[in-house]
Amino acid sequence: MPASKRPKLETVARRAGVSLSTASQALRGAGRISERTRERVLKAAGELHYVPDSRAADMRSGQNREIGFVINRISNPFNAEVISGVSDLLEAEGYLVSILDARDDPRRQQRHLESFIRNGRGGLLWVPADETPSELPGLLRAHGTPTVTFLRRSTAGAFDHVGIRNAEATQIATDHLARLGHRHIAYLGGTGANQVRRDRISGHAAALEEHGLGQPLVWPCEDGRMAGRDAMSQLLDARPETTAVMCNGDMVALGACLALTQAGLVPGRDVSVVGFDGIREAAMAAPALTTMEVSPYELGQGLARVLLERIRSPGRPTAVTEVSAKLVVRDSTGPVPG
Amino acid sequence: MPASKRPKLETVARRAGVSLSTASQALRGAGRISERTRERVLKAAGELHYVPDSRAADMRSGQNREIGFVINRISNPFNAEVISGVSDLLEAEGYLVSILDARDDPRRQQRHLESFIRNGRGGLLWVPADETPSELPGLLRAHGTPTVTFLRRSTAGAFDHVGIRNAEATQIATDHLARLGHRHIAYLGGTGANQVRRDRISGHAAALEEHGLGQPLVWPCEDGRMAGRDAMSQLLDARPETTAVMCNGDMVALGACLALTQAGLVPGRDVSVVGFDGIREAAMAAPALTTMEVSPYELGQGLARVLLERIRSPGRPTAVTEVSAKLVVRDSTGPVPG
DNA sequence: CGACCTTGGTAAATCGTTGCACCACACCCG
DNA sequence: CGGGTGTGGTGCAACGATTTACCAAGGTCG
Repeated sequence: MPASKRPKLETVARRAGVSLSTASQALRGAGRISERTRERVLKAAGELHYVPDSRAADMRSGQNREIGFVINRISNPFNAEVISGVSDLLEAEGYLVSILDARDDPRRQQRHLESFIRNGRGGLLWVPADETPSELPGLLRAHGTPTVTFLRRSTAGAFDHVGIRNAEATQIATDHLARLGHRHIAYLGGTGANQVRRDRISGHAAALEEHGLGQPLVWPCEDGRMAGRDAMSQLLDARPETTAVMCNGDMVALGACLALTQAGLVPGRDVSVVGFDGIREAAMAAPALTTMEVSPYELGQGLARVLLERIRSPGRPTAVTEVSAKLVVRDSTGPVPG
Repeated sequence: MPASKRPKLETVARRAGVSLSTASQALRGAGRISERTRERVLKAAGELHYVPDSRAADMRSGQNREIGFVINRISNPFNAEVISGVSDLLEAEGYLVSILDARDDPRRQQRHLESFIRNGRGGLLWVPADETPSELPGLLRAHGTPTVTFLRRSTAGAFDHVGIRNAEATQIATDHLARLGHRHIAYLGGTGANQVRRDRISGHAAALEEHGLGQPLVWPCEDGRMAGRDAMSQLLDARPETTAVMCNGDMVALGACLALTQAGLVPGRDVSVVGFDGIREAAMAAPALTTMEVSPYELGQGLARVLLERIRSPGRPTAVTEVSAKLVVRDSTGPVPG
């Protein structure tokens, strides 16, 4: 079979001996078509492996059931769980989710968003990169694309937003540590000046202050287990008095536990570690991780629901949804030693 | 701004005071348009936030520079690294890669592929799910979609394929273990009867036989660190004589090392562990993992190159590219104890 | 029996681009 | 001055579907 050409509706119609419009209606179950001809059309379509070209269809009908998810990093397990939640809900509603990985690069993000607009997708979920050029939100709005930002906000008020109450969460977590008697608590993880991290650090600082523990000690590192491990072992060297760390994510926290274990220390006994995210592995690790759980899968479903509502009623004002993280105490935190 | 409608080429043309075709050509830099009008058109387009609708453009021109990557699981770090390689190369050529996560579910895969065809994407990279209905390849071929399968083959000869010499790799790895004196070697990881795993087990078996070590002991488990850990600790209980494991992937191997450590054993001294994939974390872990390295990033680039060639010359016969994995000896393997 | 409805189907306009044929104009040259 | 040759631009027919308005035939009913 030499590079066979794509079958089109016309071919199907001819084979079934009907007109184009009849074929179209028969395939979609719309209009008034008798059962007999409908079956004939379906049969013809099946034999030809016909699949409608939705570029043409969408263009005419103004519909598009494909959702783009522009995300900062797919390799992050938290994101992977969010994606699962998003996809499951949207697929159940007849949409399809395709993922565009910006890998935290503003240029890649720009390309992805533009291509997204070009292809006239039906809706957009977007984790804005840290340095997002300010014209992008305007571009999206000019095209009337149903858009929901996730985790990081872009221009305030421009889009619906689903995020986490970051300051509240780290405050609760840090308070938990302080109540256990810890007086030397560090903040581990994250880089740069993104909003999420700023909020988390400020919540952390607020709790420290409340307990009279002075200024926060912030120890930045990339996201990821190995980065967390390396940062933690540096921290142990530089600040041996530290007995607790609040981490910017579960992967960093798991890395921190690893560093402790390798240094012959026991997480939760010698040094307490709190994570953030609530990924599945956090519960299964040894020791099981105390973390600020946001239930990424459910969060993804919530995100998808917001997008669906935006698609269904494009007119209404944008809304901000913030979910609280829940402190789940497991084995990686305990009373201050000695 | 109430649900602003998308600006179209006609709007731009009118604003610049030129015809549709002039505007189109000016924007694309095609045809013969004077520099002066070109600039006027560009200016008008900018002011209107115009972005061409590539559904219409592609339909007319028969082009599409969007590539779909239907993958089994994005949460797998190996896959994430492959995706990076694929994207970097294709983006440099002006393509855009969108990822569809089938999560090893044949139904989801089916939906994704169909939607892929519907949207007339420019090319397809595909890791077929284990139980792929046999009509799918036919469907893809009937539509003349440039397709390259990855890792797992679908119907032989139907598409270009890029894969790994699995049997060779596990044979080399198992041979390495046998030469270190190990006589009780287990195969850890994978589930079901997919081709890749079968090949790996057969290579493993071949090496065992060569060294007179009898039949393979296969211990299945899901892919992932925690699954690997649990499987390994079960294996330690059930077959305490085991001194080496060949793993179906680096994540499983890292999990196995974890189980050993937790049992008070030292990977590479008490029990040797070999991974498969060569993900970045394998090199950074402690102990650093001995693995059959396939350089996922470069593999992704190779995969992308094959697709590009297929797109450029659709006529030529399909080809199978198989890359060899390289044994990288690190600290997780060592001579048999005692 | 003629008006009216219902059923099943068709022709034509339309979506937003691109590619092609063609045109108007100016210029140069034998 | 007629004819070739550029230059810059325009009009129109595609691309492959959907949607709308309309039509033909057959049945019903006052």
